[in-house]
Amino acid sequence: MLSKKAKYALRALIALARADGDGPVLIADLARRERIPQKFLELILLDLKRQGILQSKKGRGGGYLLRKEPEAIYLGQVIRALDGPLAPLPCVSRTAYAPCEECDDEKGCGIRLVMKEVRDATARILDGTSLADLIERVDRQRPKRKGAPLRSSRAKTRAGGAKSERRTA
Amino acid sequence: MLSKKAKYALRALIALARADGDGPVLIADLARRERIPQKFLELILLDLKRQGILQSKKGRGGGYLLRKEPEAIYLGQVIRALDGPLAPLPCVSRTAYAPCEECDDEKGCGIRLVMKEVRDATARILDGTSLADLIERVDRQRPKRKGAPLRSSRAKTRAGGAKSERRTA
DNA sequence: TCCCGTTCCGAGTAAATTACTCTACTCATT
DNA sequence: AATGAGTAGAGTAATTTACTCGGAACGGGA
Repeated sequence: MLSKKAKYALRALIALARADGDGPVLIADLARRERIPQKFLELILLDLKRQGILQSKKGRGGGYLLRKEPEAIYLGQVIRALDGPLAPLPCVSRTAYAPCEECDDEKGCGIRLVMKEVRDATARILDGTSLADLIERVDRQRPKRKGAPLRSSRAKTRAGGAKSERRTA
Repeated sequence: MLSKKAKYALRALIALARADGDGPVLIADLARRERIPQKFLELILLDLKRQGILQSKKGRGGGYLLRKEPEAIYLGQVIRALDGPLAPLPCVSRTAYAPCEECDDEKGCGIRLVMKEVRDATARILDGTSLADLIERVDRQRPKRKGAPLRSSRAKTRAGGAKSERRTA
């Protein structure tokens, strides 16, 4: 089961991806717009920052933005960051392997065999889908306008001459 | 994440499948042999019985046995019975659908789209693998003896003339 | 330099879930 | 009727989830 935390994270990231290139987005705006409890969202964004997915800017004119392009942010990484390993059992996790204590011969464990299939299938999907893919798939079937600009508390931010200069620092 | 409950259930079912045709197996023997807390196992077996996967017999000579052949018991059913739906989100569950409250247009939800893929992949695997498949795959790669008979408290039960007459009642 | 807007951090907490245990009951067979 | 089994429901400790609170740290502008 995907936790609310991970779901909120995905929603926030999608919003940030749509606002990509428009400068930092305030936690407060994001929370209001996506109807996510603000304090909870703070935790989540911080996690995502520690994962290298987001970057932040403090003080006036600050907020959060993507650290990488939406094409390079995969759902697997996001969900692992917030919910832990994708694998249904620790003994089939590639990113967080741990032996099951009760199972003595791992090789001969049928449950493990099948769960490994499940893990692989899940990982193939989630590590193969980027934020950009997600957005594209949604927009393709329901081509809505690129959305009124996300930020609202800060009305007159300049959107920067050329789009999306992503600071690498 | 697969719960211990579901894992215990699978282990117990595998053992019962291997003992299929040898008459009822005692909870106590199953618990000891599979190193599962007995009282907990009782709950689990009862669940499986309610699901129509197991049948039981009370009194002396009683115990649990499969209600269907190992070929007809699919992992998906077992796991759903104990851990609930396979789907990572209620809104993509086929067996336990529920709309997400915050998501207004389900059709246009990208998260849902991807999670549906995950659910489908998982279900394809788990609803496509039977107890018999599981056992066969294990035995094929490590062809161990069919195991010393499971029961030990009751030494001299007659194994029934022809194998495996499964009562349909 | 001081203020203010903003993120960052540690702790705390209520509710739900998990992984069990306890006690007693019911039912079948001998 | 005694005994050997499963059946039922309540209870509970530990963990996880989904948050909240209060304030410290930092950055930029006046």
